[in-house]
Formats: sequence, C-alpha cells, structure tokens
Amino acid sequence: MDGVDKERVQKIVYEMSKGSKYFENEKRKEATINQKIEDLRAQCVLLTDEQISFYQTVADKRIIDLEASRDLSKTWLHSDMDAFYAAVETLENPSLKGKPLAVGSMSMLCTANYEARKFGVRAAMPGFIARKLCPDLIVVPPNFQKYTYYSELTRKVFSNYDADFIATSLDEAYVNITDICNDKSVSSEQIASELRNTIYEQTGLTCSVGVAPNRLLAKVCSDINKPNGQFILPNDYKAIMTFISSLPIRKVGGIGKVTEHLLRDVLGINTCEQMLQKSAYLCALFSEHSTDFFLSIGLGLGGTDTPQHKLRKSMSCERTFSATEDESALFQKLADIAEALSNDMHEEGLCGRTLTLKLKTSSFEVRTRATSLQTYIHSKEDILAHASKLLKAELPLSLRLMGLRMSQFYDVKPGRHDPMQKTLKNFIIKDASQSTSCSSYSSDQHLRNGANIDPSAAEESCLSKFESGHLMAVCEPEDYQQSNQIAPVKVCRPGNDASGIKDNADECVPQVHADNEGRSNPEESLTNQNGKMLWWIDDYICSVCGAELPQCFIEERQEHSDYHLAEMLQKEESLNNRRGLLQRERPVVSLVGKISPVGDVARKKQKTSKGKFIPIDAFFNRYKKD
DNA sequence: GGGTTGTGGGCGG
DNA sequence: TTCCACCGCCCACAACCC
Repeated sequence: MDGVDKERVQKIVYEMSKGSKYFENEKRKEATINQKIEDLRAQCVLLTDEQISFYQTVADKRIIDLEASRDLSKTWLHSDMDAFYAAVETLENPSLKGKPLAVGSMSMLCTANYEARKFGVRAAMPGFIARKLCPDLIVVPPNFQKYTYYSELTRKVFSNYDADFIATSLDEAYVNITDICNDKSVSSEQIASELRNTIYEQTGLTCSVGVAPNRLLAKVCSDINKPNGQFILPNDYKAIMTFISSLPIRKVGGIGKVTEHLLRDVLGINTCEQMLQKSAYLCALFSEHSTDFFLSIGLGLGGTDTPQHKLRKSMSCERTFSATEDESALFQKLADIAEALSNDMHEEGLCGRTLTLKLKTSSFEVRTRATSLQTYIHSKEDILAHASKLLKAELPLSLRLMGLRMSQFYDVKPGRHDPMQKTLKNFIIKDASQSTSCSSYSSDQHLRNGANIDPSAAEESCLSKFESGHLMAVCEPEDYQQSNQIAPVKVCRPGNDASGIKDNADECVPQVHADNEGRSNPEESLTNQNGKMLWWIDDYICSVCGAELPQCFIEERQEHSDYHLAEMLQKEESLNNRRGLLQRERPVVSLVGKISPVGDVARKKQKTSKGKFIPIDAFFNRYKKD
C-alpha cells in the first residue's frame, strides 16, 4: 500500500520478534529453503549443453500442448470483498468508520481495514505487533455469524449471474458470466459494474472485481484496482500475453513466499513471462506437475470450466495453548480436540479410517503422526483412543499446539475406487458375484433362471441407481416404472437367508414415504438403525439426525445417507454377532442373497448396539466366508 | 515396479 | 497485560509391501 513506511514496519516487526522461539524457528526454516536453493543451483551448474537442449525440446512440446488447450470463449469474474470482516464490523458499528480497525485478537489478526493497513497492519499479523505499529488500532473479536449472514447476501447476487458460481471463502467467489454477457448482449465490464452495484445495494459493502478469460487471471485482475474497483482483461491472446509479460509471479495464486524465493534465487524468474524463457530449466529441476503449473502461468492459462463438486478429503481440528509438558493436561486437551472433531464429523455424517496427530513443540517444530485403521471411526472415544496411542509414543514433550485430522472417508463416488476401502457400492457390485445379490428386478430374473450373476449385468442393474444419486439398490419392478406408480423401496442386505430370492413383492415391506406435501420420494427412502425412515423434511432436513442439506447438495446427501445406512448395517451386524445367529442359523447359498425386508431390519433394530463399530469390511467378509 | 502409507511442508484465506 | 491461528487442500519424497 502507498504511504506505508516499509522500513519502519520491518524494523518494528523484527525488534518484536527477534530472539523468540518463533523467530528462531523461522530462521531454521529459512536455512532449509536456502539449502534447497543451493542444491538446485548446483544441479543447474551440472547440466550439460545436451541436457539443456533435451529439456528445451521437452518444454517446447509441453508448451505447444498447453497452448492447444487455451480456451478464450469463457468469461470469468472474480469478486473479492474489501476488508470484509472489518467492513462488516464498521457497517454494524458506524462509530468505527475512518478509524484503524482490525478483526482478531492480540495473538492473531484475521483482517485489517485500509486505515490500519497504512500503518503496516495486515492479516495474519499478531495483534500485539499491530498495536506497536499502530497504537490507536481498534481490535475487535471476530463474529462469524455476522460475516456468514453478509456472505449469504453476496452469494444470492452471484447466483443471479451464474447458478454454479464457485465460492472459495466467505468473501471471494468466481462467477462464470459467459452466458449472461451473451444473453443480454452486454459487455463484461457492464456486468462487473452492475454486479458490484447490486452487492453494494444489497449489503452496504464494497467489493473489487476482476474479469478475464480464466479464473487464474480473473483472480489476479480483482487485486489490481482494490478497493472498490474493477479490472477487465479482454479475451484476446495479445492482451493476455502483454498482461502476463510484466506480472510478478507472486501475484499468481499458488505461488507463495517459498516458491517465489526459489524461482527468483535459482533461475532469476520474477515475472510470469520469464517462466517461458526458463522453461528448459524448469523441466530439468522440477516435477512434471510443477513444471506444467509454471508453464501455464507463463502462458496465462487457467481454469475455464466449472469444476465438478469435490468431496471433502479430510476434516481436522487443532488448538494452540500455552506450552506445557504436563501429560495429564495434554491428554485432557487431546480429549477436547477429539470431541470437537467427532462432533464436526457427526454433523457431516462422516466416518474415517486414517487419523493424524499434529504436534507443535514449544520450539515451533511441527510433527505429524498418522495411523490407518482397519475400522472406520467417528466417535469421540474411538478417536481419542487412537490419538492417545500416537501421543504417548511422542511423550515426554513440551507442546504448544495439538491437532487431529481424520481422512480416508467412505468413498461412494462412482469411478473412484480405493481398493482398501469397501464402499457399499463396491460391496453390492463386486461382492454380489460371491455371496450376495442385488435385489433388482433384473437380477431376480437371472437367479430364477439359475444363472450366475454376471458382475457387469449386476452393475448395469444396480449401478445406475448409484449414478443417479441412489444409495442402495432400489427395487423398481417394471410395473412400477411403467405405470408411474410409486415403487416400493427395498434395501439389499447381504445374504441373510439360504432360500434365495424372495420374489413375492409382498414380503418386501414397501419403504415409501410422503413428504409433508404428500409427495412421495422413494428414491431417498432409507431406514436408519431405529427403524425410522430417512428422508428430507421440507426437502432440506435429515429426518434421522436433523442435519440440514439443501436439495442441490446431491453428493453430500448421498454421503450422508450412506453414513446412516452404514451405521445401520454395522450395528445390525454387531447385534447379530452377539446373538450368535450368523453361522448357525443363516446358512447362505453361494451367489444367492435375498431381498431383506426393511421391516425385518426395523424389528431387529429395536435393540441396537451402542458399542464400537464393526469394520464394514469385516461385515462383508463374514458373509463371504459362508 | 507400482501402489499405499507416513511424514513434512507450501499455500490460501 | 496480551507475545505469531486454524483449517483444508495439495504435493514431494521415502519407506514399505505385494
């Protein structure tokens, strides 16, 4: 920012930091990076002319391929709210207007308004240092409820321009304005102005906007005329290359402090254009993935298509506290973190099998210790039990932070198979050929004819249900499909009877429900462990646990339903196990499972196990043995 | 040799 | 007075296993 006395700021930050353990750790990290720079430089020196020529050929080919992927037909808009949290606080408390303001605490700031930034105060700066830089700084604690409210208002505006807009945080979003520009025959500049005005009208807050042919450039552009401004980069090759020619690499998302340092000090790269000039060296020194990223920056390429919704990969919770080596205190904190994580997982209906313990020692050294389990867990007790084992192995230790991360969730996404992970889909499709059958109508026919289940046929009959958002195979006799009648929903269970398929539909208790408007929705019916049905109250709230998931969250809903179903299956297995019924009373004929009336499940679920989950794998294997 | 797992670290917000 | 967060994603690399 203009007017910032950078030298003074640096001096104050240095004076307040030097000698601290944090500072010492920063120096240690810097030394590691410097060593890496030295190593890369040494590698460069060793490159022969032939090698450089070879890498140049590789790079040139890669550039041609990347260039061929260029798409100038799209127009993306990136919106970034100006000093969002601080602006919301000022909006709600006008007496703060014009005063230097930061949101956060004395230990860390989330953001600072533009008055505070003039003093060198910025986000991710400790409050006590900020106060030193700006003694009149007002620091207010964050209130995320408020920010979420205003964020929702902005998102309503974005959705008017692009129903599939991408929100990357509370205050940033990407909007594909290609269609609206075409439909209204207006320029992207007009759309940008209109969008900014609408956001101001709706929220009283200002935002900055960038428009470009791809998201990477749009984000760079939104930063150019901040605050309360906009910058339009036309969908024109020459304009893009001119823009890129002098653009510092640090302005590009994905290039952080370390990468900037590395590229500058090893290859003398400062601008995006120089990525292309040094392409042979990039190929020689970095991985294929990294090189592609660097070269695409040099070409001004970025994402142009709306990405598919991504499933969550992990969930974590961590807490910083005053450094301590008191073991009982550490285990108590670990229990608190385990509980918080368990609650979060429960809210999203997640079970995971890889648990990672993160530790930060009092000297700021970060360690992670992970364990992958045979079982999927989510309860506080289970998380804590495994986390405690990991922590015990590290003690004695003085810690200032602990965190827990859970990953490797159920994977029910079609086409993404983790061989270690038996998803319900895996089970029904793959295991059907061994001990169970899918109770679809077509499979019934196969079995009646005495034919083996062809896995591909099973897939055809069952998989389509998954692809369309179903959780479990759904009985849809042709009669129902053709007559628009409501099909009874039957839930497949692994072979629970030797008698084969029950083809009498009456024995399958129809699991049809009607919502509060009388509409039936068999597709989303499901029983839970208590025999209750799962459906979406008001097409929004899970009838089992009350979780709120709007209709558009198709995959989240599927995952959520899967969670309840898995819980049901596992608990039932646990119950059956205790009753000792499995081996003795349920001989299973190979290949033949049968439709399991859900009512039957419901009756059995009158007593549910409150114990630990049995691994879903164990559940399936048990039946396979038979 | 290729896949999985564990570990460390970069990045963005 | 206060003394550098939290979260989620990604990637690289090494060790290990089949």
